Amino acid sequence: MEKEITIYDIAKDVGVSPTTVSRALNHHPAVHEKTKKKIFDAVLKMGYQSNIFAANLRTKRTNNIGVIVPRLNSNFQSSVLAGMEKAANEAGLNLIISQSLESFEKEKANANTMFNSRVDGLLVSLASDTENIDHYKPFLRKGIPLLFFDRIAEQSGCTGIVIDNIQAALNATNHLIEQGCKRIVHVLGNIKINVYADRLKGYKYALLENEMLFDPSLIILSDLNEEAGEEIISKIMKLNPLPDGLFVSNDACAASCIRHLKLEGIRIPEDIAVVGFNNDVISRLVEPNITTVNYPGYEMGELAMKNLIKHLDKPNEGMLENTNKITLRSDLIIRKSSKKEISL
Amino acid sequence: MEKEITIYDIAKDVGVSPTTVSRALNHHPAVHEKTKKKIFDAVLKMGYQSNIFAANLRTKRTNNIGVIVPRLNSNFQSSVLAGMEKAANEAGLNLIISQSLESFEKEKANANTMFNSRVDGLLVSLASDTENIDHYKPFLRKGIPLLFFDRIAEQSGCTGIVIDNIQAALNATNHLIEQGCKRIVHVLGNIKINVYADRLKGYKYALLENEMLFDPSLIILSDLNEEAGEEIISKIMKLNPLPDGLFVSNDACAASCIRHLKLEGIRIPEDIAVVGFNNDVISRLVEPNITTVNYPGYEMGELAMKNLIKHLDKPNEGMLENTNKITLRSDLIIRKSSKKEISL
DNA sequence: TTGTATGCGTTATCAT
DNA sequence: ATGATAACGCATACAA
Repeated sequence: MEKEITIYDIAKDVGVSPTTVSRALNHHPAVHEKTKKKIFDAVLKMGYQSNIFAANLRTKRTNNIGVIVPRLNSNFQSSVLAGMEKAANEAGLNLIISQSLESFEKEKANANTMFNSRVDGLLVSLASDTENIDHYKPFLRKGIPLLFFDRIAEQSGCTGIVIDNIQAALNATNHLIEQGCKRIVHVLGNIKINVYADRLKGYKYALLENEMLFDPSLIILSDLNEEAGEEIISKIMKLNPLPDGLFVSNDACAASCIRHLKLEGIRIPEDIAVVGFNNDVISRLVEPNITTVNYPGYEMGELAMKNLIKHLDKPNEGMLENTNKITLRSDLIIRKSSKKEISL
Repeated sequence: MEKEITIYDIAKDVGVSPTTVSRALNHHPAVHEKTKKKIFDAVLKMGYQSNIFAANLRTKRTNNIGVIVPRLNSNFQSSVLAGMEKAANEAGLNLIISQSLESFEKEKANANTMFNSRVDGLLVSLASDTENIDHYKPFLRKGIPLLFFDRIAEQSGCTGIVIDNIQAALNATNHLIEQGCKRIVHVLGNIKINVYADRLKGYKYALLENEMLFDPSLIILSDLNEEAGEEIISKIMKLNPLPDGLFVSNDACAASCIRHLKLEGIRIPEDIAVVGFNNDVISRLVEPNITTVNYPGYEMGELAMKNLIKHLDKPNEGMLENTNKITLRSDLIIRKSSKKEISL
């Protein structure tokens, strides 16, 4: 290992003190332009690379932001990450990313790693398995900004960024009702997650508003992946009478459902109108195109990061007193899969 | 800011020297079990958190691995990242991820950031825009392991992990020929990228093998997104005679093509047989299911990371002498979109 | 098995 | 506008 060039070497070369070099490198205003230039010339000439280890040791900051997501290889999550990366990059921050794989234990381990890595802030979307958020207490205690997104801890006193899942599901269900649907099946994921719990609420509210009865047999739990359609449809085909509407909490799964409905000879939307969720690419590519809820992942990531950054310079404060929830706009995008009244 | 607990505090509390505490914490064998236990008790009692800044400063390691990808929100790339995260996590390493957004300039900036952040190793998939890899020279000079994946720098002397794109495209094209296709259109991305250049080669080789002439008018350049189908199909419809085979370098785009072919009244696979690439979820959800090349992203990520880790403990060495290329197996998955001989 | 002394490269404080 | 000096908290060479 060759000897590293330090600010001492630069200082000696230029004929100033290390302090001045440090200041110049950090663009401190109180350094004469001339000396600054000389210093930067020497930096280039000598191939100096700042040692962030030492800098971190002094400043107690890493410029790293931690992100914990359930899965990296999810359409929605990777859009969120893309948005976060953009905002972080613009602010000169790095992103340290890890996935919980929906496991509470892994999430805890990841949170610990993040803490020990001394991230300056942490963004989290909870695992479906997660029962409490005690593992984030060290962050709160140390005043490290912590922000939840999408899958948030509702009554934790921590800020969360979400879309209004209740309203979105309400709109989706109302839309189906407007199309004349009388029996609407709702397919959703693990109800421990706020996202799905809220959508179920929205579904129920819509029924209420329209004076329709809630029928528990029309609720189907699923892991919502692209293979789940087969099982879901086999359940649906056993319902009597058959439903005439289907609201699936995820586009890939909705696409899979449509596929299997077709295999059963069911026409979409004539026999069963379908609404998905996410506005994934897939909703625009299957036949018929799927009516869906636009879930602004990229924007959510960007906003979450920008919000976190705001709190980065307030040490010891964290977000504790900032108990609010930030809700993003989402819209129902109506496409062919749900439009019964074609003649209208 | 409260005073941090250091190994000095622990040492004082237990009645040993800081050195012993340091050794105990690092599970140095030469520490008596009893003292070790006392030390760990004190650690718990006093709420000690190791200061990695100081540790890094001494060891000159961050335990951070940098990853630069063209886009985070891509199906394939996020699978790769998932695989990398798993392998890194198991090895106690963090992942710092950034995206180049296909821009050379951004990639350079990201590489610089990674270098200044002192990542212990770097994994890169090149931007389509990238013209040279001089911006990685600092890594090579310092002996920081550098590994390319998927989109690699062919003649750089750096190790790359890829699938055999030539062979995959050869197989795909041969399959179409076996189905009786005589005029096969190939849709591909920026030819500066090894991935697409190689696939074009494979396509040509297949024609050669079958004594068919290469017709440049059957090659369509595209950015391969899910909206590209419209333009591609409008080009195809102008060809005379119409082609009877279509090999698209990406499933989302293939799906979009199928959609627009159908709108034109073309039957798949009877009139035109279609093969995609990637084995994305979408290939299993559109009608007909798309024949495609399974592109093992997760495995690629895992393998790339494991390979990098191997080189982490060989300072000053890098991967310079290790000029080989690691090629992953990929298979053609035959589905309905390409099977002309249904009666067989 | 344990301890002493020192350096890692920077930034912050205080002084000039 | 610049400089001297002292931390920051740990790991390691060397000593015992």
